Amino acid sequence: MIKNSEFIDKLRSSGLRPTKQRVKICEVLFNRDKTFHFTIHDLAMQISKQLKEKISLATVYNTVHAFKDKGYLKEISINSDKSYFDTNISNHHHFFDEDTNELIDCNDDVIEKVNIKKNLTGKKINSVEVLVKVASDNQNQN
Amino acid sequence: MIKNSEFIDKLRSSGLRPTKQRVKICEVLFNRDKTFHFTIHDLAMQISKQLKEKISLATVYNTVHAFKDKGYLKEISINSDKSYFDTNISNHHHFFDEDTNELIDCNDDVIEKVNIKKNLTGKKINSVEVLVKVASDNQNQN
DNA sequence: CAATATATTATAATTATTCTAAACTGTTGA
DNA sequence: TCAACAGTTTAGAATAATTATAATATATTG
Repeated sequence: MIKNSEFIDKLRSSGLRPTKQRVKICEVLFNRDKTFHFTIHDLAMQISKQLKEKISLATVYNTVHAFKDKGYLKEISINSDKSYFDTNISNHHHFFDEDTNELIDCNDDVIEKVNIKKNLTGKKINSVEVLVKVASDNQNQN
Repeated sequence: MIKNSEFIDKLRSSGLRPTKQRVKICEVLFNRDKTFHFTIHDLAMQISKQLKEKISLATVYNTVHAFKDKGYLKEISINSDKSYFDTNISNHHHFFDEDTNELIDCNDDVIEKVNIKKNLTGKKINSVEVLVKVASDNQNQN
């Protein structure tokens, strides 16, 4: 059980005042054993399941984006109509199950470090992400 | 200069009748020296630049998706509000320039083959894509 | 060329996301 | 205590990408 003070620190360091809505969002995001992969829609659903009143979507978007900008959440690149986020902010890669639209972390023993041997001049590398798309073996591929 | 018959073959093998709109889309897509990275919006712009009449967006979407399903185009995963496509359908990876929103192919000498050492049970790997996000060196990162 | 099947198109519908403006809250300081 | 202010929340409007619809037009087949 993570303490509220930790959430308040996260909020303040992201430039946000710790309001009750935002603390609730933190609970749903960070009070977990395992990595949480989610879309804004998923997150809003979980919040409204746990809460009597609804938190406005605008607040959810704003808070998630502040955390992303601060680096407390990672945004994952997937061909999709939606944005996916990940509470695991360490350097890691993903499987994407096209049958279920589920995102699964790759452990270190699955993919070795990807070595970028050349970069574009004058640019710095912000991220290197590997996405492995999988689907049922007995099914037509995408 | 690629012949029209080639476009017609591509269309037919994708299950599409070769209408003049679709042949025009093929010209813009495939009559090129270099790989073409584009969004539907980019493509529609180029078509209307080259053509007196406008081709309906619905036709552009339908045709591009038929080519994607057939494997004549690749869809690229980028965090974005838009879908990006690539006329280079070989196995390769990408840089994404966050300053310009431009997609650049990685040559083989930039990234070595990514080895996936374990897969999820009962699933087959459909694709392995590396996306390297870069930005100006003297700029705050995403 | 006629009959049929399929395409094209403009427009409406849908969905994710962002914007906006009004109402609300919490804090500060007289 | 309470007035003033800065920052928040919220519902709903606005935007943008994409998909669906249904009437009209075109391609194909015999």
